[in-house]
Amino acid sequence: MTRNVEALQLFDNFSQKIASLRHLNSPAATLSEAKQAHANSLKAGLSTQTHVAAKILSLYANHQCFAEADLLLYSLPQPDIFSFTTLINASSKYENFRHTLKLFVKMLAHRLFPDNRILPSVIKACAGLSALKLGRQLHGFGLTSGLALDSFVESSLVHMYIKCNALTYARKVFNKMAEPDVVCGSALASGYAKKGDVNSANMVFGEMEKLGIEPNLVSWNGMIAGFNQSGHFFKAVSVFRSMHSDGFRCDGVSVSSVLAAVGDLEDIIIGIQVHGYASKLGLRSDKCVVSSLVDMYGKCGCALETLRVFEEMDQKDVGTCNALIASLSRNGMVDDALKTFKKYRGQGMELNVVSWTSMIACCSQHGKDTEALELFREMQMVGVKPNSITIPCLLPACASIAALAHGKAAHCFSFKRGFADDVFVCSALIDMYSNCGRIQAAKQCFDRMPRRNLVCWNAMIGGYAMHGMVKEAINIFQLMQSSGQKPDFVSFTSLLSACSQRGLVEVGKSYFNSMSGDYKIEARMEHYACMVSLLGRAGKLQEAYSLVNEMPFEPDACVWGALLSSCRVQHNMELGEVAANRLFELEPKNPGNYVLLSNIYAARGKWTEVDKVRDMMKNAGLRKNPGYSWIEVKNKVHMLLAGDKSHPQMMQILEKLNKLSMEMKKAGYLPDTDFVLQDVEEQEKEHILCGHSEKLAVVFGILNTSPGTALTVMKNLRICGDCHTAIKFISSFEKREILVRDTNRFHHFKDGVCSCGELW
DNA sequence: CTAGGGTTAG
Repeated sequence: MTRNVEALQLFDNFSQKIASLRHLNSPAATLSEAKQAHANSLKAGLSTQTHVAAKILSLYANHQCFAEADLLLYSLPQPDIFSFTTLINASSKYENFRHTLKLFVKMLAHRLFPDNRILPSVIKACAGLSALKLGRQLHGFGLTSGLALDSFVESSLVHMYIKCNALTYARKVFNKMAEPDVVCGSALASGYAKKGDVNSANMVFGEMEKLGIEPNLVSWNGMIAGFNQSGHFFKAVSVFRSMHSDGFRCDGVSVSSVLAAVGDLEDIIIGIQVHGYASKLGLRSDKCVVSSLVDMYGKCGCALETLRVFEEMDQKDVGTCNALIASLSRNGMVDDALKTFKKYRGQGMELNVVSWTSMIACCSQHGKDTEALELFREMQMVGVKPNSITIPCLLPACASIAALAHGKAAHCFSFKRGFADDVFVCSALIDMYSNCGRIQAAKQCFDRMPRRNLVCWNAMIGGYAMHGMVKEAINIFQLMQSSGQKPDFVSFTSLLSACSQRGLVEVGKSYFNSMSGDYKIEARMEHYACMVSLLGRAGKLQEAYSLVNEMPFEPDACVWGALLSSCRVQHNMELGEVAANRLFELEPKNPGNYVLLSNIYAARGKWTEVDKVRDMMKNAGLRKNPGYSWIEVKNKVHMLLAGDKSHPQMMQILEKLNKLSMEMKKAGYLPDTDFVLQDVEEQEKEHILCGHSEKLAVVFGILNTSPGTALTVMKNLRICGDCHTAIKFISSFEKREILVRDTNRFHHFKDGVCSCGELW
């Protein structure tokens, strides 16, 4: 009797234990159920039983709880291949590639050997980490270990080799396959397409047909996506067409890829057709399709259509929002982009790196520099990690307001995150450092780059050009060619502008001629503008004017502006009038043109003409320009400097200056004429008269307190390296409590000055 | 249990 009771109790206990583990067999178990099962198995003393442990591990793996899984795995006295397989496959599936490899090494340490069921995941991890060496080792192991590699392993090998840019190896794997299948063939074909090898991609597709392998939906989609990613947009569209004519019904994947290509082709007609087709197929709720539709319309300049497509979607998704922000930004609708961003942020949408990066890019591309910096700070505060794309979006904002400290911080950040060698990051860093007056730091970035593309070389040439270091610019230009990189029109623009700054007429001319002669690069507007400036500044105004007349296309405001500036330097009234009159037609609302002409008149003592220009400005509706009154001051100051101080009109001028000063005070511009005049006298007279507009700008910048002008002045100061004036400039801000309302901006100015101070 | 295809930021 007692024995029966005992037996019953034992049985009862046992069934309870089994019952407590019931979740193990339910693949849909929640995480807490999995943990419960684990706890129960520990209590029951069953946790180290191989089959129980394997079950729990698989539950953890499905919930991506790799830390918990590891603890359990390592607690097993003798983990088996199934436990490892479960975890390795799961961690690879969820792209936890480093973890995958770690587990794999652990597995080998337990003297467990990999088989066909585990190799694909490990090889996929190699692909994800671009670990070609390890991938090849695994391939070698597979071939020598006596395993008959199956098509799963082979297709993962093809994929891995393509990811690692080893296309010949990928091809070899495919060629040696006993039974080539559709998965491997498609992987290879789309790999070639992704790398831009159109012929090989088509060839593999053809071979598949010969081998009797019917391409499926994934094969077609791989081709479309591949061609889109390698920039063969037209090819992507034509594959989409042949897919259709082959009677294949496309899906959301095909449509989103082809729409991306259509957007880059800016072919709105095809775009509308695909849009209609997608609607007919009922793909309106496919997030990627809607995103690429929004993007496509944005690239085609149809901002309204973009909004319509977006609004039609019932459930807004982050990706779609991102596409909308980019689309609005592309069409110059900065405020709407910001509004969208804020709206969905306020609604609690989980914004990701792309959202933040798009918004930062939008701000820095449209002159909202401090906003870009602020967004960068905020994104980190809310825990979104910037990536290697965020940095090059942010850096132009740092460069534009000389926020060297922020730029340096972004540089350090890139180091920490391991993308300081990225070509995009480096080019932007070179640009930022050059802009902040740190040409040496720019050069250091450039020197330590492991790989360079055209943009990097151009950034460095541009940096030297900006600093007037023509010898160095030419040196880089030559290095670039000996490294096998062909220059483009941007390289020549920088070279020509450097020559123009240094007055190297002959060198500049020879580059201009060899550009079209030797390099077969057609001269663009900016090249002509540089040449006009080069000739004009050197006093060859007639030659410059002939060049303008001989241009193969209609000169734009930049070209005429270069001529007018040269005329101002040379005090050439006649040609100056010609250029100015063209400019008044082309850009009647640009006050700079009027200022330049009146400067020429002032330097020649033609005061009636100066007044006429002033009237023209009034007629052009430029009266309300905040800097307007200062033009008067500017001209008189110029006159003071140009003429001798016993000028008969001197008393009148001073009187007028004082009167203007009063007017400005009334208007709230806080001018200080005495300060200005003193400052001007301290400057080297000939520098100002020889057209060093930068220094002049400094002086006039002190007068004009509008933030816009102040920004320009700061930029010029940095480029001149005139620390002395910079500090004076900034202290005058502080002294006169200018811009105190805009404290952010103010601090960035200070930052700019610090960078000047450190350098000079 | 394991392999091939998607959009949005430079």
